[in-house]
Amino acid sequence: MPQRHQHQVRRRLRDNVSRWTQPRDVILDILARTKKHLSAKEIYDTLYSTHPGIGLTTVYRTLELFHRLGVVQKVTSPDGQSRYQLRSEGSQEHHHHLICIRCGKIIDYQDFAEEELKLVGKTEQVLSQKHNFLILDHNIEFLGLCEKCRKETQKS
Amino acid sequence: MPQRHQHQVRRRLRDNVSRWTQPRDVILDILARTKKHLSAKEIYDTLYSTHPGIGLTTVYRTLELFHRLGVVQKVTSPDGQSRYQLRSEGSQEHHHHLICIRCGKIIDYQDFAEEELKLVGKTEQVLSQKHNFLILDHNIEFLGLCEKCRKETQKS
DNA sequence: TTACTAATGAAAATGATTTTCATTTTCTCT
DNA sequence: AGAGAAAATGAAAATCATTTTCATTAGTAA
Repeated sequence: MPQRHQHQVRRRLRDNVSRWTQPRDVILDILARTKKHLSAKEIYDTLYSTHPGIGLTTVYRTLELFHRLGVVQKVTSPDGQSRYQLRSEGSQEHHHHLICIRCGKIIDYQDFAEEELKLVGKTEQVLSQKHNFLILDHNIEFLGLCEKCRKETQKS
Repeated sequence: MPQRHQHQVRRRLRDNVSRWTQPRDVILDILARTKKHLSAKEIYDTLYSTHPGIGLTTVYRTLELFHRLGVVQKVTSPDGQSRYQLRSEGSQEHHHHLICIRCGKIIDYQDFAEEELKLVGKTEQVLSQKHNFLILDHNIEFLGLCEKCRKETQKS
């Protein structure tokens, strides 16, 4: 993620939060430095080497905050944890996921964006009216086994 | 769900399982009597009045079994529980979900099946090769607030 | 009916997330 | 810069869904 964008995000967060704190800054930094979807625990582990004072509770609270402010995307994985990823710049990078049902690994993809957008737009409009449902987000996900887990499943 | 179909499903299960037991029969019956997605706890509560002897553990084990045999669809809801639904007859009833992020309620829809199928088929083929991923299932879901939760959110 | 062993149920364990509450830190106002 | 108010934090306990353990029960094939 370009530095510029991280600064934009930080500014946006500071403006919508009553206090900007060190934990928030550190967590944002970690999210900005990766393209992966990280679990709260993974972020905590990364943090721990440089900032052992920051607690797991704060990681959870901060992720929830960022998510509430729309800065972070939250994915509920079938392996029982939530994973978080900073939203990228602009809407052109909208993407979806391949999720491994065994280890929880998430792979992003953004093929077929055009076709998808058409289908989703139409669907969203019809469904929100038909079911009186306020649609805030959508996911397209493919579930299965990643390369590594496929091999390990064969062994056992 | 028509009786006929429930019998087909039961036969299919019996053939793939070493013993057919009362808990399995009762749980299948509950699943067959509803169109909703039920959580393990909800199924247990339903069971409890008529079969207080059946434990929650068995409900979990049975649902996992049915899911492994492809008879039950499992949805991981953002409210932290999994919900289960008997797959309906034939593939023509393939559907997707509107999920309430507040109460976990799941609404099925099956509009745009044709267009979706085209998109998903193409996507699946490309992705499984590109990422060396064994794709077993896919979900399209819209996340938001159901009518009830939308009202309650306004209050607070 | 009997014997084998899969399936069950109760209780304990696990693991992710949330809550509680006393303490610390940020930020605003002097 | 300093003081005070309130937000934010961290540690520990609580919660809650799900899984594991293990002694007991109950399908089923002979």
